[in-house]
Amino acid sequence: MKSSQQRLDDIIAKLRLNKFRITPQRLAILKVFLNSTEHPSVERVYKQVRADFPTTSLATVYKTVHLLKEIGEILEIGFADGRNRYDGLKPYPHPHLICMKCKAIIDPKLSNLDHLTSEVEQASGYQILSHQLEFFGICPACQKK
Amino acid sequence: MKSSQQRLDDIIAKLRLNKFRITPQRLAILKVFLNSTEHPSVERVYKQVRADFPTTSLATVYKTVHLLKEIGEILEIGFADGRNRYDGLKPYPHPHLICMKCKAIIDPKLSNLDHLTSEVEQASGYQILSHQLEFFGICPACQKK
DNA sequence: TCTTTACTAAGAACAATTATCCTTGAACTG
DNA sequence: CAGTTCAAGGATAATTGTTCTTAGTAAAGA
Ligand SMILES: [Mn+2]
Ligand SMILES: [Mn+2]
Ligand SMILES: [Zn+2]
Ligand SMILES: [Zn+2]
Repeated sequence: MKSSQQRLDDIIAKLRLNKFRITPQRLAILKVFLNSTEHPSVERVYKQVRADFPTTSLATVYKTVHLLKEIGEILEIGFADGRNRYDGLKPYPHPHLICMKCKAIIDPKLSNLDHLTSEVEQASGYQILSHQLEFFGICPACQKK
Repeated sequence: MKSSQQRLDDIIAKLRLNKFRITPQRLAILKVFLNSTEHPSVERVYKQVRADFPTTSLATVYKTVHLLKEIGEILEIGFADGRNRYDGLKPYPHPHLICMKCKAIIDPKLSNLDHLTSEVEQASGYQILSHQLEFFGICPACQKK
């Protein structure tokens, strides 16, 4: 498991390589992603960054999220109701488990799904590029209420 | 396999039972869903209904979609970009295969996923109520271009 | 018939995201 | 270290899919 610091350095190197500027705002946003296990929303990231950089605009967060998505360093978990969430720790397709009450999102342990993908690919003739799997339910904490 | 007509009658009975009125608009919208294998969008349904009822408003379609979702007779396939699609033929969770170019959506044949659900339920302590699984790729027709 | 309630059409409101436009500052040059 | 340049940031308007509100209509019930 790569350290958070190492990961940060790698992404910075990748940004430099692609001629993207390393700005304080980008660094701040990036750090939020690399230190969040809770799959934060844009709004969440914005609030956190504002704590250190009070002038940061929401548009900048959106732009940076877009950039990080583009270079494959964060994963977008898209929801129909427009409350997208992001995973900066595992930026590749993997299942998610969502509490319908408190909106907590965790990564469930689950056996690999590659066989499913190839099963579908074989049967359909589609060339499959990615997938998204979400389970919706009630978390243990919310069940108690 | 229940006939489309039988299904329509059943849903009408269910609506009546729950004191919802059977209006021409609702019937028209319902029929579009029961005769579409292509997972239509709200906009698509709207256009189709307008052909027979030119004064129908988009809001009515949204409301009817909401109602049919509520009573469990259509399945919403939610997308983050706000282009939701619906399945009136199989109104229960099942995988979908989406072409990223032409946006075609089909139901891939795929072995049952219940074991996955219980695997996650066991390991996490969450009570799982539903799930959503999508594969994104390029359909055979679009691959040729 | 009179009353009550559900429903529809139209358009306003809403909320997340994107575009615009001007200003700023990161990175490169010498 | 300047000086230069153009990508990036800040502020805010526009967009877009969806939901809400309102006022009018039609059906059901007394
Ligand atoms: Mn995750
Ligand atoms: Mn389907
Ligand atoms: Zn919860
Ligand atoms: Zn296609």
